[in-house]
Amino acid sequence: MACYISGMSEGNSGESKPRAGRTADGRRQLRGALAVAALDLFAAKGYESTTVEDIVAAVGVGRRTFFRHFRSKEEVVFPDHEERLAGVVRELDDAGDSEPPMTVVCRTAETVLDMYLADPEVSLKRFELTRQVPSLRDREIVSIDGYQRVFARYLRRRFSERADAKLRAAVTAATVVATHNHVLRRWLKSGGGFDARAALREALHGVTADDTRVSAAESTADTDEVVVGVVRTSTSVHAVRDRIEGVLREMGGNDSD
Amino acid sequence: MACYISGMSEGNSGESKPRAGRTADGRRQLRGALAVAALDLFAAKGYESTTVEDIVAAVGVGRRTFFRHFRSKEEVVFPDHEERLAGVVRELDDAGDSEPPMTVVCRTAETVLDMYLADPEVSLKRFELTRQVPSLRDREIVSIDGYQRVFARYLRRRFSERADAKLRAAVTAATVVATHNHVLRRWLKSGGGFDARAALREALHGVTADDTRVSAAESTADTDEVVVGVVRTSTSVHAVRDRIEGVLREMGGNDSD
DNA sequence: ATATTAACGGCACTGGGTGCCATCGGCAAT
DNA sequence: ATTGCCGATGGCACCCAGTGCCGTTAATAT
Repeated sequence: MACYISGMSEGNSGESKPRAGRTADGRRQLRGALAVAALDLFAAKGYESTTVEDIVAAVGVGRRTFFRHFRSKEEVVFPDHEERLAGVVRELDDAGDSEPPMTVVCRTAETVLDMYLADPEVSLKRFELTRQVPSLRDREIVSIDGYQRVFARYLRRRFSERADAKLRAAVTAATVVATHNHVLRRWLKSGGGFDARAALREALHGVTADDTRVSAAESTADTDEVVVGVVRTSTSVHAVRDRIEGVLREMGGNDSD
Repeated sequence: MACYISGMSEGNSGESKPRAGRTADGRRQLRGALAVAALDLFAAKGYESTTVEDIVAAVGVGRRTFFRHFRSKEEVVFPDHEERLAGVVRELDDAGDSEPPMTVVCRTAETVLDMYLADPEVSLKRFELTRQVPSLRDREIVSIDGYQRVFARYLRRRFSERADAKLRAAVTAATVVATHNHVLRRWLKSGGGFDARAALREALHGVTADDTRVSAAESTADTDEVVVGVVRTSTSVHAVRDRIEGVLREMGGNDSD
């Protein structure tokens, strides 16, 4: 009784659409088709004005099927968020404790950025949507918070020796995520017009210098060495930071772990 | 035809309820009654299982009236969020440029904390709800992001002279908000068992030391003074920070603005 | 006493999201 | 090729949040 090709109200694909079978691969294809049709309709007539009915009509499936592929209408805008977050968790779990925690987190932040950079068109589309639709904006804020929580959880474990581990972990995660978002937003606003990866790396370098410096100083806290610093106040903060890091590196070579 | 006192399915208030009139004061009372009834029902039978129908039945008003007082079912859990956010904006706008930006932001963060501390029972109820109900948790994340945005906007203005004003503002706002949340959550989890204000002040002092230090150093960047620091690496970071701040204060007294 | 106005009640309606069941297509076992 | 299993689908009924509309009511002004 069903008419799979009947309406075809949107002219996106005129060919057969032979029901795609019931295979797992067909399922992924259908999911993708739904996402594409949804984004097209959102761009054409707005998010709120587009009903799920419209989307499934464009693809030629039943309304119920949509909610078997996406838990909500909003989720179709962030189709792979769960997998991405799971990937970040995996990357953090796989990172051994040999690397400094900040290094791991900063690298993972670059991984997250790469996810956006991998498909600029989709990212830009999403950016436009999230800027205009309040509910989608909220959804993105929540998903970003998900990354921040994961980072904080990892750092809590790595900082567990310190007395203020939880606070430091929360603050550091917030710092890294805020930096990532700043670079990403700047990149999106510019229409993808610069090297976001390098920008993030540099920004993280500047922003997290305090944390690395403090943790490095504390890591040598049992040697009772004396550090003497002499700087002109006209010296740039970056130069001071670099010099301090150099000193700490030397100390590390002469002395401790 | 309506029966205002009829059902009284919940036994929260047995008295007359004389329709409360149509005055503005009566409106606020009704809003409060709806919020109380809603929180009671949420605690009794869960958030999802409680319909707006249930809430208005408990109070004895029409369903339509609920949505005249609250834009959504979720908003009844955070009834005064908009006013609070507006108050924060006002406090930031009213703060003159004479004070250092970090001082203003930290003080405002304490103001936000005070809002939670002002009514511990309600805050604890909300905390339980937001921990158990995903949609409410999301809502709270979004509202927290609202504070962060406001802080960042203020700091962007105050940092406008610096080259990396936007990034620094975003990171600092994220830091302050994360610290606030950490203290607040610890306070809520402990059931309100310690002086959250003092804890926040101390935590902010430790966390934002880097920023104040850096900004202080940059503010004297035109005097070309020489700063000499001598510390044992066994010295606690807090002691180092306090000492540095002392030195900077002395310099400020001898020299510049 | 009457007009005004702000709030309320009820009703119908939209639309997201879910539970249920019949059905169909692929796939393996026979 | 036949049979049976199973995952994916379609369609239906249903719940509920949220909105537009209109008539009504009560406090207030004149």
